[in-house]
Amino acid sequence: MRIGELSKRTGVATRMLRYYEEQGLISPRRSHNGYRDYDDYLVDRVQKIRGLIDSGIPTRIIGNILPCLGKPQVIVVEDADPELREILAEERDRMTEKIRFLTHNRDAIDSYLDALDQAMTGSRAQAS
Amino acid sequence: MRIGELSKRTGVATRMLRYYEEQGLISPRRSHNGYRDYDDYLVDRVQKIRGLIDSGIPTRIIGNILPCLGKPQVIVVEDADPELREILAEERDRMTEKIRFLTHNRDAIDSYLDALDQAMTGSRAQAS
DNA sequence: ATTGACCCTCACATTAATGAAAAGGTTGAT
DNA sequence: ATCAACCTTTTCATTAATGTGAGGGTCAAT
Repeated sequence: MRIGELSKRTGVATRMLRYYEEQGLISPRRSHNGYRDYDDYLVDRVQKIRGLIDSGIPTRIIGNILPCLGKPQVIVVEDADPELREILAEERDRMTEKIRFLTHNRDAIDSYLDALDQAMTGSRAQAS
Repeated sequence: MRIGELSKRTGVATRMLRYYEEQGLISPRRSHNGYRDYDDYLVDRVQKIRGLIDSGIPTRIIGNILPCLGKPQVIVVEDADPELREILAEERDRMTEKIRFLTHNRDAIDSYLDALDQAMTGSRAQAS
């Protein structure tokens, strides 16, 4: 498919799709005319990329993470770059930290909201 | 304490401490000479700010979140700004989404690492 | 009173992720 | 063959979070 359709299907602006390509995250083929030609599986990948970016993972790191996600892992396992393993393990740990942190603070916000709601129970009020 | 010490204690660059101030996230007193003078409790707050920023929450939003974190919540409950409640609820939901996503992908990376390790079990190898 | 380690403000530079517009080629339907 | 809709590349702009340096006070110790 071409960039416009991929954009519609993923909700990611064409500008960004080109940007991800520039960052080496996706490499669509080109048709005779020069138009980018995307495979179907890239819909999925682009959505993953978006999610990772929205989670605060920089593109530079996403490049390393992508090969691990939802693929027949046996294929890639052979490389076993000594450094890459380290990078991945570190990133995993960073993510775990982030998760811990986010969970903690999300819960704090949540109970604050509960407190708010309870505080105005006197005035017969709403829910989340 | 002065900015240098706060920086050392939190691991956050002085430049950033001034930036957070500019963004209205902290408001240290000034001593006679004009030096910023930070209370002890700000060590904690600064660390929270860092964590939130590292989690991809923009400072603009952190300002709203801060009052909910680890404080005697009764104090703030009175305001009950109708819009603020919405903002907070939305942010909480965004955070929940982020947590879900991060967890999912962290697990993917993790099992990829497991696969890597198993793949080189033949060559007598390491752990995470 | 000078030195060194702090602090101040101001301001310009940089990086990542985007937005946006200019100038032009491709395609498909009429 | 022309028009609209889509594609291309290039370039410049913007925002958030930072780095960095200039130019200059403060202060404690020597």
